[in-house]
Amino acid sequence: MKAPLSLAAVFDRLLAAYGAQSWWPADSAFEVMIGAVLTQNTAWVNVEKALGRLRETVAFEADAIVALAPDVLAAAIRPAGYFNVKARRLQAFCAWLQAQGGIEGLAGRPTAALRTDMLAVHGVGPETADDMLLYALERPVFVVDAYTRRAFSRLGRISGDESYEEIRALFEEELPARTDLFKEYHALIVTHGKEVCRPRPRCEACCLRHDCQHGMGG
DNA sequence: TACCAGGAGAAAA
DNA sequence: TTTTCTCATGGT
Repeated sequence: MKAPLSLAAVFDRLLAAYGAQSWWPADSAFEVMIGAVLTQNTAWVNVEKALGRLRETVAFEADAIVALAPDVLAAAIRPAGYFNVKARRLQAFCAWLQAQGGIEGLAGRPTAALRTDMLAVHGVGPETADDMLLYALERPVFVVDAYTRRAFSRLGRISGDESYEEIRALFEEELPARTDLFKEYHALIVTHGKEVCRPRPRCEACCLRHDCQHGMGG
């Protein structure tokens, strides 16, 4: 049995297979943050619909979203699913952002302390916080998601039942702490995951679940 | 029809 | 402390 690939080697293979993804698909840091909440357990195509409706409903800024009636906000983001839950989460996050003095107010704050504060906000869990830190605030934090866990479990780098923080630590310790690398790596993992790493029968011929190492191995 | 998607919080055990 | 349940639309 071959030794598991290094994380750097996996990145090289993903990049060769899919090319640069240049994420996050958003026009501003604030949009990244809103999208990070809306995409929780939700396909991105539905998030885009919700973002479009939200723009038509309210000024795309924290103050306006906080001031919006919860049911109006929920109706606007309906296509993203869990709309009542996410409306409450968006308002909690925007209120927190206001209290920080907006995105500008976050600049210069140590990443670890900022992350701890973000995790205390209702609706901001580790993946959402790390999405925001990496893609909106340019901090070298590795984002772990279901695709990461699934793919690297298949590759033998993790067992699959590690905690979020354990997997994040693995990537951050083995890779150089470069924001551009972490951005691209996570994007490639998601791209790969969407294409061939889904736990669905249609992927059987080309899926890590069945020893296919498309884009990563062989 | 059934399953899944770039999770997180609350409730139950 | 750990596990299970709930939230929900839209595409395949």
